[in-house]
Amino acid sequence: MVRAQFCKKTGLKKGTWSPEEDKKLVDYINKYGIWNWSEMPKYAGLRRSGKSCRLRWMNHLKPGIKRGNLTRDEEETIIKMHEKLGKRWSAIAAALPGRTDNKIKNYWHTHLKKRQHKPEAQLQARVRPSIMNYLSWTSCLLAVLHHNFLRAFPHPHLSILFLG
DNA sequence: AAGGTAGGCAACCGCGGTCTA
DNA sequence: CTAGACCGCGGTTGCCTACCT
Repeated sequence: MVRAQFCKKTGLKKGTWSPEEDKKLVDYINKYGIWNWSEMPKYAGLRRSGKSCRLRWMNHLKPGIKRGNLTRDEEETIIKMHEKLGKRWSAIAAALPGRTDNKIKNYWHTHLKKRQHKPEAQLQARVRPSIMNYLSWTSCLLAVLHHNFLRAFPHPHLSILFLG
């Protein structure tokens, strides 16, 4: 099956983004900022949906997006957080600066899924955060911050600040 | 060299939450 | 309070490419 290049209803373009489209979107956002994803493509001269533009920006064009493979550390963080949070990719991505939820999701499905032994983790998908989920999320985030802080400032006395 | 296949990843889709008039 | 618009998230699809036969 071939993915349609244009939506018949709306006439909007679909599929892979060209370098020209990327440039138009980046130039527009650099100039005017993000104000309304639905309206922006029209003014930026793009025949794309707002959703498509947002996705492209968030996953590829936004400054600070890291390219290339995930490091060992990042991989471990994903595994740990997935154990705690399940498939809350955006929450996991928040702990990995420069990595997007889409990237992490893809990475999980292609590399890490095989290693998973706990099927109950899958049951957490789409579950709204309860108090316990929230507490476990914050404790996990603190653990990641702690880890990164100690790597940046490897002084024995500083670690005391984090130990309760 | 050519065709088949599987893995990796970009992008789309639909749903639910939030905001605003 | 309610309805519609917008946004963000997770699931899924399909293209591309490297590898195998």
